[in-house]
Amino acid sequence: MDISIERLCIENGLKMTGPRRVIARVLSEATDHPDVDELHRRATRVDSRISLATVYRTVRLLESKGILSRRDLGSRRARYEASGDKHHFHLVDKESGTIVEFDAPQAEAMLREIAKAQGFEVDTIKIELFGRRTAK
Amino acid sequence: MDISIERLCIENGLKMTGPRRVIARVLSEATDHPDVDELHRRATRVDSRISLATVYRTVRLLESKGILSRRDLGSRRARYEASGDKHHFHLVDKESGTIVEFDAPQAEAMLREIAKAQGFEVDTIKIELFGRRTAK
DNA sequence: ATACATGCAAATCCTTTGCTCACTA
DNA sequence: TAGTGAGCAAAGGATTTGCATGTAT
Repeated sequence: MDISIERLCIENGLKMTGPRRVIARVLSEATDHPDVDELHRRATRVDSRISLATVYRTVRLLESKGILSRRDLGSRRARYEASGDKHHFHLVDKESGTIVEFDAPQAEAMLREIAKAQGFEVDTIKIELFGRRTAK
Repeated sequence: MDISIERLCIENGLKMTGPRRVIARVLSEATDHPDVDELHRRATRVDSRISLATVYRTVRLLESKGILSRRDLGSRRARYEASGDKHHFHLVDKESGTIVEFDAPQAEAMLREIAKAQGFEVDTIKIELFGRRTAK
């Protein structure tokens, strides 16, 4: 439904080709953190001719434009999410692999302070917690 | 000077072979976050017969024993540091690639609280800040 | 029309593994 | 000596790239 990634592409002056539009939409619709293979799977459901190489090239391009963020989250494959998403941090259940997102504005502010004291201007903060569910 | 990694290996019942001892010492002496290639380079300075495969096997083994921690820090290659090191978080200068370590006990405590509220018991926290030097 | 994107297959990079021989406990 | 560990080379998985062709602007 949401076509914000596609819009961001246009705002960044990117040529909107068929494959790119499909990939942008797949990304906009994702509520999880798909890896490139999974993005390719979803994209080829819409247009089976889209190649894996194109998906790789597209996520790299969008990352360079700041539209997407790459996450590592333990596994060997890179995962992607829209940079504009609200919840930036991740809680990874080591047993099931489930990823819960959360915010921590206060912790974030503290970290920025620490960085500033070291003479750094921070543009990206990555926070990942790994553990296991106890309750619930 | 410090041989603590070697000691931890022994405490974990690991057989101390020549190559393993060299690698353990290289790790103990490292104050940075070497990748496997760099560890291999340092180890072969001591004993040129040590193979890259052995370095890979050793870091994996030590990670499984909890002696080492793997870090991703943006680049494609995994980096390692002793788990016992004081400073757990990283500030990465995107321009130079320099990594500064820091602590943030309060932020850490906050994050643990958030996780607990979600029913998680956290065992690892990764915090990485990416940015660039402004002053200094 | 021009510059850029795509598909395909081959190449690359990092890491793991199979096998045989060597060594530690 | 029994059981691992090591070295080498080959395999593997993820990602990138060269090249000829297609396409958006």
